[in-house]
Amino acid sequence: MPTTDDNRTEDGATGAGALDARKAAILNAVVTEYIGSAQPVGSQHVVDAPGVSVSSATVRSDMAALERDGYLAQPHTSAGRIPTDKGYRFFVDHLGRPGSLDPVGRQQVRQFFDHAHGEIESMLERTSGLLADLTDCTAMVVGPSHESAAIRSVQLVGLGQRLALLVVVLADGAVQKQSVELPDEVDEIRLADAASRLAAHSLGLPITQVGPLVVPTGDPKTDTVVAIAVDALRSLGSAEAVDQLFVGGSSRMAAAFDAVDTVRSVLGILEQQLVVVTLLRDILDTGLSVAIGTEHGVEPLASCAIVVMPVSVDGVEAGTIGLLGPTRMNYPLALAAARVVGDRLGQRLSEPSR
Amino acid sequence: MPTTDDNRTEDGATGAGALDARKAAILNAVVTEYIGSAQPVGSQHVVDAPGVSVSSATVRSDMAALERDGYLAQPHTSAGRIPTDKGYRFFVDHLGRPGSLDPVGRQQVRQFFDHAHGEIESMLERTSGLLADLTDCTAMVVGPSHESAAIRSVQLVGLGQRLALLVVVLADGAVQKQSVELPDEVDEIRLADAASRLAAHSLGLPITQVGPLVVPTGDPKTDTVVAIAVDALRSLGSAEAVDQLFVGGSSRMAAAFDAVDTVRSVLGILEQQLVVVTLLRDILDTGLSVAIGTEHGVEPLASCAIVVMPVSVDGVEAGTIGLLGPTRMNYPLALAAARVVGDRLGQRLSEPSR
DNA sequence: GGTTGGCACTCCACTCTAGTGAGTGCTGAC
DNA sequence: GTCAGCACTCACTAGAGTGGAGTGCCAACC
Repeated sequence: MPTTDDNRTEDGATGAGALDARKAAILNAVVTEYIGSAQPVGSQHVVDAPGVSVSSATVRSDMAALERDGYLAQPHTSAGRIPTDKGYRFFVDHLGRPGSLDPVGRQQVRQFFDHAHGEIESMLERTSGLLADLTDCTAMVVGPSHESAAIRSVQLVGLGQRLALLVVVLADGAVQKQSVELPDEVDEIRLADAASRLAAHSLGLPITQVGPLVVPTGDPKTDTVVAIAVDALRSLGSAEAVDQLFVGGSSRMAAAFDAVDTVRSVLGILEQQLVVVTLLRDILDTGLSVAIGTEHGVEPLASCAIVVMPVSVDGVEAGTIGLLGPTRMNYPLALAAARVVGDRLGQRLSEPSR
Repeated sequence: MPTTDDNRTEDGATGAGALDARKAAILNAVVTEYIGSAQPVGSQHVVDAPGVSVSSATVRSDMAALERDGYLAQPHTSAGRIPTDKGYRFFVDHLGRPGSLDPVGRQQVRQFFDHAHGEIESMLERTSGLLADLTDCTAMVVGPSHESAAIRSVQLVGLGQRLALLVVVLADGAVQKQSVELPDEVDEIRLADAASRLAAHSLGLPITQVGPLVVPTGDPKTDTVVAIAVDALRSLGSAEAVDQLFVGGSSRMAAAFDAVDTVRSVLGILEQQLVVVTLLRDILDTGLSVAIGTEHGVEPLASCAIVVMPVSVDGVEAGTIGLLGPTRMNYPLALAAARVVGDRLGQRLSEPSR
């Protein structure tokens, strides 16, 4: 750029994205204070920050440079500086010490997992509440995908004249069901017979890999039932097998913004399970753990940041944790909370005894 | 009250809660316009309303009387009138024609239920979205209670070394599960054996009425498994058997209020499943179908109104629909939508084929 | 007696005008 | 490169003035 006089301190110096030590300190101070106060930060507020032992005039000149380089912005002339998305990005990547939960929070987490009980779904639900409490953000928890879990049990339960329920238990403890309509009244014996044939065909396979069944057994009535049940089973695996999403603390979004419109559109996004799950997956796939502002493509969330953390059980990825807040969210805290809770959750899910 | 000169038009005249025909028309006009505009309504805006063929001066005098009687309020002197909770109440009870969905909405409902598919949970979830779309309110749908549904099937599926899953299928198609920890490794045969003893003990009973099992069969190992499983089964019935709640369109609350605080506290309530379910139940139990302002006891919802509608399947109550909006919500529309959707949902759930 | 037009009054919402203060950019000296 | 000093900018606030929507009251009317 021609406006930048002689880029004496910028990128080229010590490597890509590097910043003068003092400029980094100033940026750090601005971001930190802005996260706390949500007010534009002036040069005077920064002089006492560690690593910045210069006068406010010098700070001002550095801030001007930081603004030229896109790390800071001014809401208007003669106002303090606000971090840009790029500024937050630098903060997250190079500044902001690892961060850890405060003792109170750690205590909360410990207590939560010590007393955690119930089935996985309700635990994930409550986990989202815990995360929201810890971080004051909206928390999203995506449950483990059952795509690769093997079928442990298949059962057909008669419910009425011509209605039966297909109940499938997977190795990871998930239960899926699908009601099936039968062409004729079918007695329990035949139903059990069909179920055992179904089991022989599908037991041990992941639900997505159950193939169509062709070989008939002679009894046409049983064959029909089996055929219908196989179809139902396969439809379970193929269709909208969207991972389950739990959103906690969505009310915190209302506190984060004072523009009601923003709140509305953000909440609107949160209502769309598919969008949220895809979004979290996309962010993870790009290898990020934080997406700031417009870095993810979802336009209504432009003033938000998202922290994601995979949850792994015995080494394999089994879910995702997401934290949604304004771009001026407390990144170190959010990252620490996501990490701690993610780890503990992974441990918990891998314990045989729950 | 001494201020009321001679209560010539009030309650006493034609029965409890009755209002002069013209006053009723005026109240009607004020409520209707305020619902639309959210602005205080002046006397001039009312003179053209049907049933009010008098001058604005007369309207003013009537409005003053309505205010004395608590139906209207003024934000400040020299401002128009706003309905009070009592005013809304009168509107809902005596004014506001039955109301019906517009053709577009009716079409939407028809289409929705024609294409409705999938299991009950996902259908209820999507129903909440439909209701929110129709009414621009936040919709709450409480699924049928499984308290009285008889157990159709009980199964124990081994999951790991010492872990099994208890899977219970109820007559209404609901599936509940509970993982159980076993003291020892137990083979499939013994597990099946235990399950069949469990079935003999509980089949046909509602889950809440399964009693403790005492009679031993001689084989101590199987006995232990059965005992553990019975406990698990009973805990399923007793504990937090909270009806499932689906909330749709919570983002609409953000549009309804311009005070972010209100939005926040209302959303906070919506996050508490138990509170919401209890609230809806309480309102139904008092025989109301609309609760306005402080009529229900939940303080953070003081500026909200709730429309409730039971959903009955084959005559028995099987769920609840709730609509939450600001007190100035469109009551006729909300009531109509809740009724129509409730009816169709009830029908849908009673059809054997889904 | 209820209804009405007229009138004085109220008070919000808006505009305009300083005045204030936090903050900036620039400059010349060290 | 750093810094003190200085002029400048501009949001924010308070106060005054104004317009308008709306009211309450009253005397007159049917």
